[in-house]
Amino acid sequence: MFQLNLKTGKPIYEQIVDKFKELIISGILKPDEKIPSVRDLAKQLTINPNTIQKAYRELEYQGYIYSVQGLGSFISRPDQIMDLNKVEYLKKQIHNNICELLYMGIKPEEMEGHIKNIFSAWKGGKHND
Amino acid sequence: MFQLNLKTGKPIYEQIVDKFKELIISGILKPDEKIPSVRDLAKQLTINPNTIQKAYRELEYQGYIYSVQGLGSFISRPDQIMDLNKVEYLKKQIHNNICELLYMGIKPEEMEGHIKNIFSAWKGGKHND
DNA sequence: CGCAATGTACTATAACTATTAGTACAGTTA
DNA sequence: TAACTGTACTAATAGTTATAGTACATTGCG
Repeated sequence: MFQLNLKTGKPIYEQIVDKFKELIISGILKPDEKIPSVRDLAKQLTINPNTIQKAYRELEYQGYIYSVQGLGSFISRPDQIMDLNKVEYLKKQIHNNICELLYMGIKPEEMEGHIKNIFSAWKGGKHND
Repeated sequence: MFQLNLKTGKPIYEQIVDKFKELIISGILKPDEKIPSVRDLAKQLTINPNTIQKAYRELEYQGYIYSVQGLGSFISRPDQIMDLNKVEYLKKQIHNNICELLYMGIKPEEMEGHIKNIFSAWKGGKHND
């Protein structure tokens, strides 16, 4: 399903959370789609099932997936994720990152071009399938 | 100088690094300006000097400050920070955060408005003093 | 029903990290 | 010299991460 980088120092379960978030946000994984069972993914990545469980618990807490005993874990609908604190946090992150690049000397025109690309990629993405 | 949040789970030294980066990027701290000594800031924040030292070491490694034995630590010039890997990393972060907000249902127009504000705040900021 | 697959919860252990504490040394300024 | 600065260690404690193992409840299927 994806690769892990064990050298980065970043906890494995966080890497798994991030990878799933990317797959969900990019529209590759769609609402109500089933994701691998805790034991399957652990076998696939040759890591401990508890680590996957921790990642899935975090994803469920953040609203990205939901789990049903005996059935499995599934992608949530986008409106389950919405959270005002999170919106503010993400906006601040965007602000900080853009300002950091500008401070480092990136030209504002280059920055604006990059952002335009993000929006146009979004509009042409897998969300509207 | 600033406040710490000891409950957040985020390491103290990382919070200090982030705060300084904010102050530097926003133009509040200017190149060659002196920042508090390791011992002073530790006293001020009532934490251990080693924690400050770790933060300063990280800031120096990232190119935000430079330290001189016997003299103190000072803000670097912006061109000391530039690093291609870092630029790519920040661009990816911006991409991920924007896509996450769009996926959550934020209207693209609202998002574009928010980003416009970032740019205009930058142009009117303390960098051109 | 019986069985296998699923998620979930818990304990225990080892390795690593973060923080504090203390000491020591080297360079700079007055 | 004295007082300040950064820097480099060691040690101890607390918390986090990852692995290992066990157990239980729910679901779907033959």
